[in-house]
Amino acid sequence: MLHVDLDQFIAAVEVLRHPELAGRPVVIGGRGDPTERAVVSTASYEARAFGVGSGMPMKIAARKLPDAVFLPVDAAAYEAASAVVMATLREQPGVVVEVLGWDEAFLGVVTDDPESVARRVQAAVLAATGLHCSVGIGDNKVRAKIATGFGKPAGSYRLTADTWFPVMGERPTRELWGVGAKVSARLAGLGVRTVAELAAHPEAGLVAEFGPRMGPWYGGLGRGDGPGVVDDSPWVARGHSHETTYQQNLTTPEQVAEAIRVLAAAVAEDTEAEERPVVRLTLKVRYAPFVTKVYGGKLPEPTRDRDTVIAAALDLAVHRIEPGREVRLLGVRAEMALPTPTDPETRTPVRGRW
DNA sequence: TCTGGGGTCCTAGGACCC
DNA sequence: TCTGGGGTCCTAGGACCC
Repeated sequence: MLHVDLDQFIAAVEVLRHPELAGRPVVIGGRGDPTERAVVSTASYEARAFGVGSGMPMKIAARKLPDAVFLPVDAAAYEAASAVVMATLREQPGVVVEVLGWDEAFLGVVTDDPESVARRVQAAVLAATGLHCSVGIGDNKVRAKIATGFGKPAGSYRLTADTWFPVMGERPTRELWGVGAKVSARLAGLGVRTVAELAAHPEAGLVAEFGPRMGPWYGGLGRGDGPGVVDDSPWVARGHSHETTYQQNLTTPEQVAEAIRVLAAAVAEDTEAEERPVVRLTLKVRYAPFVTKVYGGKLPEPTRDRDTVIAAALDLAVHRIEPGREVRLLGVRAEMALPTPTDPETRTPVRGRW
């Protein structure tokens, strides 16, 4: 299978419509104002060379690169570009396409020459959109996904069971897809630092540390194990959320209530579009840097009514948000009932964590 | 130095039931 | 005084990804 990943996707879309920015450091984030509370969504390769990257506060980016071009996030533009990319992938003969995000997809294809397929895909995407992509080739999703990193930019790389340990064995566990800073630190506590060490570690030890599901999963990651089937069944969202970081903290109950109304209405609009009832609501509140609380609750009964959703969110806010504290970020999330399967043979197309 | 917004899934622990 | 075992449901929190 193939993993296709667009190179510096958001920055590339911006350069396409602002050709004069080609070759310049471009940083996209928030409203495009580097003095505001916001973080970098994507930086162009020219900006990354100066240490600016995704997730970095815009203020820090501006300090490192005061002369960079700062642009606001334009989600609609990226969605439109993404739709053309995915349509182009689906046009390739004999492929099954599983979309992972705006700029990523797995392609299932039976072929003796995956490198040729990769070149065809890259040429087709470039012709249709003007965007470059990198391609990972692997015998499962984990290997294909990791392979893509070795193919960047605009190239391809193949990683299989035969080459897994020579290529990945001595690398830190942090480079595995699904192993972040926390898990790699906990693994180090077990004496596991490299991919090969993870592969060789007794499963019982991983289960004791990470639980009955995650333990075996991490052990498998060390060996490059992963699902071997690309699944193109339609995406079914579990829920929808909206959150906002306020440039000035909210200080009064009235300000909080108004913000909740805005966020809950946006969430209700999302769920209405899916025609599925809301079963659970969650409020996320950041009172100060690093102090984030989540308050949740099941609704008395599932509802599709937006006023009921808004009222429930306000109710949570009144009862749970700590009075007298400044609120820096608010989020409202609604979880929806899964659609009922109509055909017991085909089941509801629901894609989980594999 | 200052930390977005949109998602997914897993784990732990309490409440409750038989 | 010492106190089962198994199961489900629920909430809060954690971790990861793009």
